[in-house]
Amino acid sequence: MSPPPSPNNPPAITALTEAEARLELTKLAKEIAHHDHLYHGLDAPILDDATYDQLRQRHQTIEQSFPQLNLPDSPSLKVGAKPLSSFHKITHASPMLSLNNGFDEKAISEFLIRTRRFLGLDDDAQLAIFAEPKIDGLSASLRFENGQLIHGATRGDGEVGEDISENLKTIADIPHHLRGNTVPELIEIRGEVYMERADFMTLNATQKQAGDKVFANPRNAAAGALRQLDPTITQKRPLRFFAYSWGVFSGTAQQTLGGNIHAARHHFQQWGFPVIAPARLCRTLDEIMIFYDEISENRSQLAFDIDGIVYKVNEIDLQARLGTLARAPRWAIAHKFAAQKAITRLKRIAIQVGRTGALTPVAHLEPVNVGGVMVARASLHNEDEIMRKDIREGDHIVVQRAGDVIPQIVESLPDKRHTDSTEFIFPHHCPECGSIATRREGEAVRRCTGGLSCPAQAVEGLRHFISRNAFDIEGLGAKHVASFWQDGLLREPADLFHLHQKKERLRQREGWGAQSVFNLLAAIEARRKIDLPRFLYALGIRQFGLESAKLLAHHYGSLDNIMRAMADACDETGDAYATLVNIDQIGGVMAKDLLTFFNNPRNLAVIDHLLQEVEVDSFKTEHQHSVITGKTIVFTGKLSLMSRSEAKANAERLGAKVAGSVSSRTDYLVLGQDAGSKATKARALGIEILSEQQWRKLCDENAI
DNA sequence: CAGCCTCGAGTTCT
DNA sequence: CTCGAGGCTG
Repeated sequence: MSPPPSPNNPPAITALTEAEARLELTKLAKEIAHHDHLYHGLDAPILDDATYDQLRQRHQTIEQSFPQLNLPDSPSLKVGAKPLSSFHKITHASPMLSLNNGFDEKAISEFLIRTRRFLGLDDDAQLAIFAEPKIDGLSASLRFENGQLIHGATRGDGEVGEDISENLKTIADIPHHLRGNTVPELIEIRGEVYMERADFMTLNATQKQAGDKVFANPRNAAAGALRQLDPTITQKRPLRFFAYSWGVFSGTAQQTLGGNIHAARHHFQQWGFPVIAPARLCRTLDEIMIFYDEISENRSQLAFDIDGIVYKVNEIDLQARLGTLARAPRWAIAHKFAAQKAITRLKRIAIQVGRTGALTPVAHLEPVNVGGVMVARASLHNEDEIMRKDIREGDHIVVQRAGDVIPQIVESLPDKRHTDSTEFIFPHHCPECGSIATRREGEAVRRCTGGLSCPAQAVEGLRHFISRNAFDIEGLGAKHVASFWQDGLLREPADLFHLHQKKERLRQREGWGAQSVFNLLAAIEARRKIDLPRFLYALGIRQFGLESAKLLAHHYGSLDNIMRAMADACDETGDAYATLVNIDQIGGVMAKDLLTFFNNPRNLAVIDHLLQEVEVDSFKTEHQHSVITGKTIVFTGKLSLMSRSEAKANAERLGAKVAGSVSSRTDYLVLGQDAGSKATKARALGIEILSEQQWRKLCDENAI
């Protein structure tokens, strides 16, 4: 059914003249900015999400129909002006990890070998592996206390998700009370929200008839349904749920879950959850591969989309021994199916210049649909990649989306090539500033040597400066930074803090209303005080991301200390170099890049100008005074009582320095299992050696 | 010196 | 998300 005509129904876009389109775009942009402000700044939105989305959609459609009207303040350029939803945040009691991926039998075989070795088993020892399909949906975590559903959350970044309890409660597969007589006091159920293919088709047919948005695939449809602020809409969408894992729980793994995945699934079912079928307990690589082949052959007969098979070590106590890495557990791997591919023509290869001067070739493609999304560009990474794959302008190429997200070029199809086709010649000069672009020995990237004189590097540097982990200034997108730079409004970071003197000039710019100027200046003013790690990160020193910036902040405490220490030789000879290299996680390459940065007068001027505008907080280290304050400690071997990072954090909290290698300046060596050369060296140097237990005792005695 | 791990720096599209 | 590089371990 098409909507009845009414004054609210805007004219068809095809009927618009260019002038009308320009007028409406400007009007819509203003309106959207206004609602963004109400929502964001005042936390008082007057539009519901659907209406707001309609505004943005109309804007986008017109923009696409009139690409020549490239208005600078387009809301489509603003990143996250308004969040997609206004759900509350929920911190997961235990993080929701992702999985390592493998694409072939070899990767799976290596996973099994790695796992057995870690557990000290023979390579041919049996190891129970639980295999089940990986549903292409969205993961969710459900917290139950005394059997009652307390809340449910999205995965988010793995640490913090969004509270979508009300939406999850509309899903029939999710019980509000756990059933049966084995219900624990506390458990977080982890599982996948998805839509069956048949339901998805029906939904899309209905949407199309009603003139509503048609979804690209079941996953997107499920995502859209979960994001609804109004649960009655979610309720009308045919969502399903499978339980496949857990977060925190009370009692032991044996009592609560039965000690292994196979048993845990029985508990899930008793409590009222569906679990994924087919699934199988396998004991060897052969059994695993048989299961994989069966599933991939019959993939189309399953009611839902899957993107691979997940293999997990079945026994929970083995999982605990294997532990987790930063992002994924050691005890599981996802065996992914080959990604969807498409063929299209590569129109041309453009060269982009990044913040560090890196010249990155980007393929501009005839837009092509890959797994439901139109792809027009793909990175070619570097010069060697183009050579290796023999990719030329005008070629027909195969494109896929890696991990179903980032487009990448798989191969070129030279058979379809014209006879006059020539190899792509990678430029040896920067396309932006003309400087020579060189490659360091052994490195894959070619870099522009123009430094801050190169407009591209200068602009990218400024973008980095205002990015989320740096000064985090909203309301200034990439295009704006470039045009401000062009017009001389913004040449170096300190200029941001002069913008308030140029309010009139800003307001005269096309697309900048009083409101957007006000918002921008407010965001800038809010950043006149900043913590040390962010400040260091914002400077964009090679090799120093947020993590390494934190290391420096921890070690030196204040910007003053850093600046003073860095006024030193840039090579291995100086004291500063020795101090830096002694910091755990900082090595020779990083130390040199840091010293080089702080000995460049141009960089020092940038910092000097900035410091006239902003105040950098010293780093608050809550050092306890203890017997190890000021001492240098080295850990070696595998620690069994706590993780390495935990041990390190503990030591630092007690005021000790943690170093990576043993030297005459080391005070204590803490010995874990299978320690090697460090212990020998420490004994030779007569350094005091502590067992892990002794170390733990020392920490406890000095505990806060 | 190889293998493992983490981080930084590059990327797309919604 | 992926790649490459840097750092640590043995």
